[in-house]
Amino acid sequence: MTVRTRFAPSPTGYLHIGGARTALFCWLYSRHHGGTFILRVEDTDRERSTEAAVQAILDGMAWLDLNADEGPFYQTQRFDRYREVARGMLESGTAYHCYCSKEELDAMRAEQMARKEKPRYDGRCRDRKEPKPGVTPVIRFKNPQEGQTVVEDAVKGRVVFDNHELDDLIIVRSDGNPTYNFCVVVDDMDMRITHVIRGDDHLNNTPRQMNILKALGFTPPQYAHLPMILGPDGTKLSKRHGAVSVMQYREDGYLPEAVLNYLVRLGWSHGDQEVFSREEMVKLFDIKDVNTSASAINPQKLLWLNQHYIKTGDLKRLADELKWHLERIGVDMSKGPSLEGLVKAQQERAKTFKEMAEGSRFFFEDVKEYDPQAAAKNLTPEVLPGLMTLREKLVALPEWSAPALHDALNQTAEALGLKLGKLAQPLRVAVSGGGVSPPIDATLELLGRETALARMDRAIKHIEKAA
RNA sequence: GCUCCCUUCGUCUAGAGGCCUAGGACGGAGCCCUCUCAAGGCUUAAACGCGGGUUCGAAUCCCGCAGGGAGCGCCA
Repeated sequence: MTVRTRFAPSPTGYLHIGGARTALFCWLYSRHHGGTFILRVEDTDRERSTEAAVQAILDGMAWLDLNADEGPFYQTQRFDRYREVARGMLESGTAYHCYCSKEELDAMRAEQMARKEKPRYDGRCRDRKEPKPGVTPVIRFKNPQEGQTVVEDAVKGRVVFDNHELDDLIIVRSDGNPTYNFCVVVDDMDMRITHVIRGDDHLNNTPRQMNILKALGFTPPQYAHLPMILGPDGTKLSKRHGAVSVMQYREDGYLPEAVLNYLVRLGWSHGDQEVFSREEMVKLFDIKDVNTSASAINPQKLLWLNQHYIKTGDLKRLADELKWHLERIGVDMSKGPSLEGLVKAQQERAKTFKEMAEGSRFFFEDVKEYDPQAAAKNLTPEVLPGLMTLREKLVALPEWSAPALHDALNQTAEALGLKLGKLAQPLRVAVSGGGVSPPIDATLELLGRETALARMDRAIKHIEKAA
């Protein structure tokens, strides 16, 4: 039997980090077993579902490169099928019409709550033979009243529900539209899903779904309920926690491989290993190694992983990503150093591309003003002789390369009896405008002789003017 | 209220009765390296929710309790 998994988001918002983790585990499971990964959009709630949200989810999946083998399928396009199945259940007697009004149901629930009982439909229309005139009925599933339903969950283990805890849920509304739990069941059946991997907020729905499946003469799939992902403070994920949309991570300068690697370690582990390539994840992923308890996201660790992938990534790829971010912050790249050169110079010191892009700015744009603190400390009359001597040296430097610049700097410092820092730091402020940059030799090389000298001149003037 | 799920350093986790003086990772602290920022190297603090059992022996098995979460809709 080929493994078939599905990721089934409802398009009421962007793809958030929890949904992405579920998608990843579904994807990994199917990949690991050489199976099929299906994307299904659960848009039966026409009020809350939007086209934009569908697109946002698709974009998020594409960015993470979690591609579906089948789909996307849309539940709203399958209403005829759901109604057909419901009709069949009516005929076979596993479902029935219910004429209860909303008010009646509310009153019933209120009474039950008052009696400290679990609110549930009491089945009063179960054996009704005649329709109630003037009322369009809903269709309810006739849930078994006796016995137990056992979920053999791949992560939670054996979970037992008494059938009398489950009531007769509505499968088709009075407007003729099917409900969520029913659509899921019909889809999982029709799409021949073998493994349902989803958030554990669905664990309580599972026995109901299994019972409907059984009533349809279908063997339920294997279930695996994943623990929730919480915000950094250990409470439920929400917008309050900052980046909850997967695409927000891209904007914040994260690489998809870092996000994926971070996500895979949330609720799953393989011994002490922390870094996993995509191939390793596929090879090593096993549902048995999935945890049972919820986990909080830890932005620091994501940052660390991101930095790891920036440090070790392919230059060309990283350069493309840097380009995307430079465009975003409005940097004109028509003149200036190569992006690969910039990545190389910064990949050991940038945690995100957002940071790298900001740090790249001065390579493309003139220094308009100096960082006041850095200038006050480094652009002082005392450094003037050093800067001027160095300028002479650099004008005449035969080869404008990092090693040659490195030597020139060291020689000048030595000749003047200065520590390198006394020369390098003022120079850094002069050419970058601030106190932070890649190593000064690499920075100068990237900047080019003309630009570097012009900025030194400007700094020299700045000092003279202040003095 | 009822049903179900969960509980190891701050966080992610290893741990399948003796290998645990509870390991790793992020973060923290300290030191080294150093032209800034980083990176890197070394060192270090930090956890089995509580109470009962079972057993020669429990983080691991059982039972309670407490705390957290989810579900109980003509929402998904």
